[in-house]
Amino acid sequence: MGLIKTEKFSESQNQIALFAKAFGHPARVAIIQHLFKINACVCGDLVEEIGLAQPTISQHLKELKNLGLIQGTIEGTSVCYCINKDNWTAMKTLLNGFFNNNLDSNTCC
Amino acid sequence: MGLIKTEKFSESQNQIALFAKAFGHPARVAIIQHLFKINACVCGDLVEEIGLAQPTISQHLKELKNLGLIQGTIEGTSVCYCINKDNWTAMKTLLNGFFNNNLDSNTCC
DNA sequence: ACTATTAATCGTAATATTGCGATATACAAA
DNA sequence: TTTGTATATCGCAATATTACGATTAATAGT
Repeated sequence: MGLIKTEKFSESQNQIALFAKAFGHPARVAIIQHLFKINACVCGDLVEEIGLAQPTISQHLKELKNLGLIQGTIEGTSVCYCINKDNWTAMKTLLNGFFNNNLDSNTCC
Repeated sequence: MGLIKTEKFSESQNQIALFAKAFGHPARVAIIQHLFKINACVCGDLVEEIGLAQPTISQHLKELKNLGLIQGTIEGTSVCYCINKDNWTAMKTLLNGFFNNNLDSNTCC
C-alpha cells in the first residue's frame, strides 16, 4: 500500500489531483509566485528567495517542470525558468471547472 | 527530514499549500465532486461510488473535515456530509488569487 | 437484551515525499 | 587548461501518506 489507486478514478480526477499536488507544498507555491512577480528568473534567485538548499529547490523545480507548468532554457551557466503559459492556462481551466460548482442549490440536512 | 519547513513561508503560502494538498488525491476530488452532484450524502454512498475500503474513505473524509471544507451531521446510524459553503468560498478566493496572476506581461527569455 | 447497520478508530505495511550533503556536469572567464 | 560559478543528480535519513483488516462505538429495529 501507500500507493494511490489511480485506476479507480477518471482521467480528469487524476489530472486535477496531480496539478493540485504540485501546489501542495509551500515552496512550490513560492516558486510560482516569484516567477509571476519577476516574470522570468533563474534558479539561484530562488535559493536565496526561499531559503531552502539548492538541491531542494532544484528538485521542486523539476516537479513543476515535469508537469509542464514551468519551463527552463539554458542561459550560459544558469537556467532561465518561467511559467509555461499554455499549460498554466489549461491547468487553470481544469481546476476552475472543479472549484466553480454551483453552491446555491447545495442544501444540507 | 521529510518534514515541511513551514517557517520559511508566509501564512498565505502555507494555507494555499494546505488546501491544494487536500485536492492532491483523486479520492478527495471524487468525494467533493460527488457531494456537489447530489448536494448532500452519506459515507456509505461514497464507499460504493469510489470503490475504496470504508476505513480509507472515512480517513479521506476526516482530512477534508479537518480543513473545514466539508461538514458532517449525524443522522441516526449514518452521517450526512456536505460542502461547508463559507469555507469553500474562502478557499476558492484564496486559490483564485494565486491562479489568476496576469500572464500577459510574462515575457520569457 | 440482542442483532444488524453505519461510521470511526487503531494498528500496521507499503510507498511517497521532503530535505540536504556530496558529487557530477556544463559552461565561462582568466 | 585551470578555476570559478550555476544547476542537476545521487544517495540517504526522517517523516508523511495511502490503504485496509480488525475492532470499536453508537444507534435502530426486533
